[in-house]
Amino acid sequence: MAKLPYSFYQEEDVNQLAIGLLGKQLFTLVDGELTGGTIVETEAYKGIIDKASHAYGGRFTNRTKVMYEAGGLSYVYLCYGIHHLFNVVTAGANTPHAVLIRGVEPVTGLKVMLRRRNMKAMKPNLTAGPGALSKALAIDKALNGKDLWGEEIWIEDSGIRYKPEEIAAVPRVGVGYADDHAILPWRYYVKGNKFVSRPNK
DNA sequence: TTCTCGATTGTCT
DNA sequence: GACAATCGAGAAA
Repeated sequence: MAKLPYSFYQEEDVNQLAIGLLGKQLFTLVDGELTGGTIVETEAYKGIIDKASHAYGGRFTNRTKVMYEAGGLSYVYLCYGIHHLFNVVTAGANTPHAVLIRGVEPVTGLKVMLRRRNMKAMKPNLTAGPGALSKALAIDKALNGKDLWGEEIWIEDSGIRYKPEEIAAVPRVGVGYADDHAILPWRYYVKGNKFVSRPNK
């Protein structure tokens, strides 16, 4: 298996890349323990025009600056003081697009993930949901801004290719009714996969 | 410096 | 189904 190259992340169409990441393998090597899984759910955050994005309106701060880097970096941040959320920075420099990884299917290091999650048996919610998968893979702020072809966290091409009819594209909710982007489906997941955080919505 | 609230999840009713 | 947990970024002063 090969790590995805720098060029993979330079895609300017963040929605295309969100789809392209489905079926790829996300790995982390933390404390000498290797864990990883297949990405089955993503959500695109379209930089300055996405009201939900931290970079909305061109906001540039200490936290969001990593999104303005050229694609291929990780963007990790803490939500609700408890959950770490993992994003893939995409597109060229000065375009703060990112893809939130919302769900993975466990493949490697299952026992380690169970321990980190304080669970005894495999259940879909082990890695379903952005906060849950981050904990299972030991992703926290220490991994913010890392290259995604490095030695601590990386994404490989597993060779899995989903057909268009196997991927569900769901419009976001709660965006302004007058906004053209409200009708665009920015959340993608593999149909029928148990490790998708929210089957509907 | 202070105050508010979020790209969520787990637990209790 | 409802709600509490928990902390740092961002905005206001």
